[in-house]
Amino acid sequence: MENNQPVRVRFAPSPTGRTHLGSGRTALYNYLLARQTGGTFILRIEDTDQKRYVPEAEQELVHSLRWLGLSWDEGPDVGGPNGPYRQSERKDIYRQYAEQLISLDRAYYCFCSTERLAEMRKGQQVRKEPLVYDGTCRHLSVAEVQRRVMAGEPHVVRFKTPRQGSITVRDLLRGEITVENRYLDDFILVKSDGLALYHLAAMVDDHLMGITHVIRGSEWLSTFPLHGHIIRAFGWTEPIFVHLSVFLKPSGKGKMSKRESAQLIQDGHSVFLTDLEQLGYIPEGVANWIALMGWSYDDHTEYFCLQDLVDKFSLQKLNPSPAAINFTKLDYFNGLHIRTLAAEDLAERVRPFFDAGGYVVDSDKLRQVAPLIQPRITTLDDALDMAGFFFKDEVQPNPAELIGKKMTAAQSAHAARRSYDILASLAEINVETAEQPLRELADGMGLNPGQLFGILRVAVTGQSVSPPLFESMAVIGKAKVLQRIQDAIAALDAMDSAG
RNA sequence: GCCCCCAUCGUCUAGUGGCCCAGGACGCGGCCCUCUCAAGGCCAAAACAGGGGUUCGAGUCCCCUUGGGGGCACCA
Repeated sequence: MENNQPVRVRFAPSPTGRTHLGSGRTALYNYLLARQTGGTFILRIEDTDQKRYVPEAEQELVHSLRWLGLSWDEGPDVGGPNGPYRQSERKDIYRQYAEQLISLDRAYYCFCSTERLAEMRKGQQVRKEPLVYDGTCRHLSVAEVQRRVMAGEPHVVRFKTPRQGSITVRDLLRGEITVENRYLDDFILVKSDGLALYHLAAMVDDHLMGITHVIRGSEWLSTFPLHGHIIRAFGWTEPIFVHLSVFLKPSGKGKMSKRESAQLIQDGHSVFLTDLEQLGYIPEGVANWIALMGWSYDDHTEYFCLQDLVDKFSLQKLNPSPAAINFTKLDYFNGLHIRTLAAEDLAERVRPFFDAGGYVVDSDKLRQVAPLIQPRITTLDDALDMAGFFFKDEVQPNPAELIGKKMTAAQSAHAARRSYDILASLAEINVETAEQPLRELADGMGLNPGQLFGILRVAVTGQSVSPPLFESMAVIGKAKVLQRIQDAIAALDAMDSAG
């Protein structure tokens, strides 16, 4: 809010795997800042590494971001004036800028083999030196370079990092970061296959696309000084850099490993956005949750819809320290947002889960059920356990559960019969018609309402935990309710005679 | 090993020298409500990593230690 200048920001993932919570948050923050300032949000695909390229990754990414509710103004799927938006399609652009750096004497050709490089590092390792390129190809004559390139010798282009002095770059959250140049490598800018590496490609694109704020993960902090060198070598104006904290595993000890990520889904959680969707988390809940991991709002508000976040987001309130993922808080936020949904909306969202569970659901009935389950579920998926019985023809109660608390099977059967007679006499069963007479019945029989209602609950819903009894009966309908009570009486009688 | 970053309740965090014997949220415990389960309401327990400075005064500034994280690739 304090920054009302329209920003140009970008989310620039590499399509190498599944879309993670951390990516979701980075994308979200970029989006929020763009929308808040009336700026531009660009999606750029950083696919310069063909070895790690996963074809489905970009689709999953786009799906997940859209699911979260984000939209972008420029990108590979929507186009825009700064395209192409896939780096693999911008190869010639990078080559051109690499050559410019060479002519500026800020980059050079390097012919060292990967074997020689590995050997070099081994030596540096034992001598406890920084693992940086030793500069062998730094001072090759123009003639020699030309000869070897012509001869078709494999080569890369390296940045000529100054050997003396230091560089100071500025991160919005951390302030100035100064590093001595001797610890910085002569990073490779262009690989031997002619494709640029991130360091060059991202800086060139950010410049060409007019990016004003680079909001990215803190894994880039260590190469940040190099990026500063590249930008300054070209004489470009520097965008504002914001490095977001990393997510730690729930224990707070370390980052989530692949194996641990896979393990998570066993208990209904995941760090992958598409998994969360399938698990029954809703985008409002997930967005609220990740927004608050590393960002806060001063008045202690924690409940935010996407538009609230757009209005209230602020770079200044970002927190640079790593944050442990807290799934119980996700459950809380998800439940919170489910409860604020309109009943019809909830019904619609829950429907695919019933479909997937093999239920045949009637739309009208589902709309009636929605408000009943709304305060009782934390994920959409929970609806099946809570309300599946509404959509079954028959219900199979556990016979033992049909017996009322501190009662015998015979007593329970008797109570069920008396209840049956009352309910059968009603024109229609609902809270208004049924509750009062059944309470009186319980009272007359010397039972707690809980004892009687418990028997009926298990009989009618087939489960000991359910939405409120009479509301449930109203949805199920008189005929089915009576049938189920009759079945329960039979089961109780059978238990009684069995001893 | 080398470089960089971070450090308040179990977790997410508020806190930018006095308003803090540290506030909120999740979770946990208790109570209320209640036909079950939830939801909701109320109450409680729970933290400034350690050591040095600076200052009249430090969670807040500086240094060291410790701990945690990231990076050290022809990955991003």
